[in-house]
Amino acid sequence: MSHEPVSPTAHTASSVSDRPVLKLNQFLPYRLIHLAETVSRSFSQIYADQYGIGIPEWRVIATLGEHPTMTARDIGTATSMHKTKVSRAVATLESRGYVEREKNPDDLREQVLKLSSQGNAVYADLVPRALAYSKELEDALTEEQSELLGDIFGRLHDAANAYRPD
Amino acid sequence: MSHEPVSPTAHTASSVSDRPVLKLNQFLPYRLIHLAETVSRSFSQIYADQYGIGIPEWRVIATLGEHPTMTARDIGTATSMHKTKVSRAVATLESRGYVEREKNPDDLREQVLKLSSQGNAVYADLVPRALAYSKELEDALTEEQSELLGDIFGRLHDAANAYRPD
DNA sequence: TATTGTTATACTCTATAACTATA
DNA sequence: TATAGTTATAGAGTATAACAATA
Repeated sequence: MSHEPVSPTAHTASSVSDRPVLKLNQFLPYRLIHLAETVSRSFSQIYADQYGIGIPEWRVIATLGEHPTMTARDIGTATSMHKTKVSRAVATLESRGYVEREKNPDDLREQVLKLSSQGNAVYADLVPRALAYSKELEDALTEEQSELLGDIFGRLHDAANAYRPD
Repeated sequence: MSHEPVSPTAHTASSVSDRPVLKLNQFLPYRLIHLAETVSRSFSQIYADQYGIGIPEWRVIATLGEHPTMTARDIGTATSMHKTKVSRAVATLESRGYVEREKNPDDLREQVLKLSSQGNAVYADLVPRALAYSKELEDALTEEQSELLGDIFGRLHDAANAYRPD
């Protein structure tokens, strides 16, 4: 199952009726979105049960692990999350004791965020498991496929962003 | 931007500290989920404003367009949607006049669903635009990438489904 | 006036379970 | 007892705008 080609054959112009047909399970956007739902669900097992956090919180932890001090605005830029989503994720993480905040003396509107020592421990626990998860997905691909994947994602992302309806 | 490799280089074991680092914007699950969010948002422009429906409703229309008579259960199987989600999508579509239902005389628990003539008109309007959208994404890829995509999705989907945390 | 970040509001979506009716 | 489908409930997530503080 499921190893069918995407849209080159996703439609078949019937020679009998002119009714256009779209085969949903070979249709690129459907397959992509459905795949992402499946990955999101299985990946969240890594952090959801154990730490009681969701995707936005995981992204904040991952971003602060990579760039140890950032403002909420920086995190929004880095993760494409809206400032309200970042604000709530940070509030959740602070209430769990994983993130600390400190006003920037040079601009009191801003606060510098960083992982607490507990947050660093969570990061240290999560990263190897996250990488192992990702590796399991990649290992399902051929070497050729694996090498192309980053470029494919980049091109699809740019194309989706560029799309404007007729 | 954004044409970076995925996880082969998504982590770098620092030689200075042993702190593992995960680069979020090169991390496969993040890139996949983020891409799908972008595609989902741009693709939904095709049907959301004009017909006031969401993804579940679009999937029901696409499924009934492909297989003209199905039960709600069949649609759930075909689209991996829970029966409550199918039930509500069908109710929405019926209230809009796009779907008709009829009890199956051989098993009165079931109802046979089909697109109304108005629903068929919506389908006929949406399918070419959906295919054009998909083509725009594919055209951003090289021929080699485009040919591999279906197999890649299938392999990733199977791997994500098979994943069990340690 | 513009920006950082929070809060309020209303809305959508989702998951679960409980339910009806049929088998 | 099991299945098709609906409804209830509560919780999670989302978008928008309004807001306070600061620049």
